Amino acid sequence: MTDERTARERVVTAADELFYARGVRAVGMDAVRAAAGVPLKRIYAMFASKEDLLVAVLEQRRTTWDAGIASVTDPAATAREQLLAIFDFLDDWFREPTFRGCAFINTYGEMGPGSAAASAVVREQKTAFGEHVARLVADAGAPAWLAPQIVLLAEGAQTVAAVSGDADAARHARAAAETLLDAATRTTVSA
Amino acid sequence: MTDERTARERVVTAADELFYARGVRAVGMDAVRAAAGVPLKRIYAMFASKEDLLVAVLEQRRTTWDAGIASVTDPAATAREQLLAIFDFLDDWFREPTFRGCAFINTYGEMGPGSAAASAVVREQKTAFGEHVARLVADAGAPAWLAPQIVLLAEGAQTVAAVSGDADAARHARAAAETLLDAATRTTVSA
DNA sequence: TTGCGCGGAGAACGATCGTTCTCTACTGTA
DNA sequence: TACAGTAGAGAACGATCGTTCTCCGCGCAA
Repeated sequence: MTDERTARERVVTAADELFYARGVRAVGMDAVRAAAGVPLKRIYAMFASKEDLLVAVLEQRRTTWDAGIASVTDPAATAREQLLAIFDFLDDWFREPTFRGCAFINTYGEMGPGSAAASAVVREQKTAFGEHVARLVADAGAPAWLAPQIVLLAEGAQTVAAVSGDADAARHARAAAETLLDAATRTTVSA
Repeated sequence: MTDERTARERVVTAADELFYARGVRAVGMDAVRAAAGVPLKRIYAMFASKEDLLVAVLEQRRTTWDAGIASVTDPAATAREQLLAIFDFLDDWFREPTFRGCAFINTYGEMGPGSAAASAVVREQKTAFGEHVARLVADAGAPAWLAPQIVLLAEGAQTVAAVSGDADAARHARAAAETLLDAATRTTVSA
């Protein structure tokens, strides 16, 4: 048990990179073993199955995403700036050379009803993000119905950036979010 | 060659339903054969490989999508109503029991760089939709930068509806689109 | 030094896949 | 009726996958 924790981390990180780059079903467990440098026997001692490993990968990505979002929204002064900072975060992400869309959406599309466990983690991530946005919208004094609209822009930006390879999607989304924020905070009417 | 054309249609339609419901890699060619009622030998006489069949499936879905969008936007009186009709179309679609997200996005996420041919069809579909929206935006007398924002809402709605199972995504997107249209047509400034 | 137990490398196994091949039965013609 | 050609049903093939098993070598107690 020399590096029990780091071995697990190496496996999850290697699997994450491979799954994200090539798709889950396209990656064999032997490729994970080679990339992580951890023998198959140990991998199967940590994870009961490939699906278990996939769940661990998604959960790690969830905490990484939450931390990334927090790191960019927390320092912003106002709730409005915090909301818009989300799109700056997306902009940076879209420009990374390894960007290939939202891993949760990709996994959901590929596994779909084939893996209930994976779908559950994906759904959790999306609802958590929605709640975070809803909190920021409330802090900004905007009506609650603005939150799902902002979420739509964020999700759409990820899709468009992935499929069309258009990194400007984040800027378009940010501009739209500003317009929606302006319209929602100018007059606080109920829909 | 009794029903050459209908045999091909049966194969493509059966493959489409299976691929969409379960994911491409999760469906074997034998399942397509069973669902279409067309022997494997004939399938491979029409399509050189499974990837070829996938491309045919995506192309059929593309024309179906185009026709569906046109059927709902064409009758609308004004360009503004045509744009908003897109979201009514999505609303109907999201409520179909077989809805499982955008097949193009799902396929892109699953195949990714693994199938260049499929990715190309997906990209074509998305750019064609973007151009259609851009045309309607121009007809509405709105500035060009509104178009990618509307597209973002449409794509985001499909993602959210699929992952969260929230069919109201289309209504939120429509409301946001109305706000953006109002803001863009009120004053025609350049960004 | 001599056993002993554990962990790693990789073979093995059963299943499934995409694709091809074989064999059988049928249709149309003399 | 006899025959040629085609098309369908399903077996077969090679590859790959997830998962398990075997065997070898190394570190440690007496």
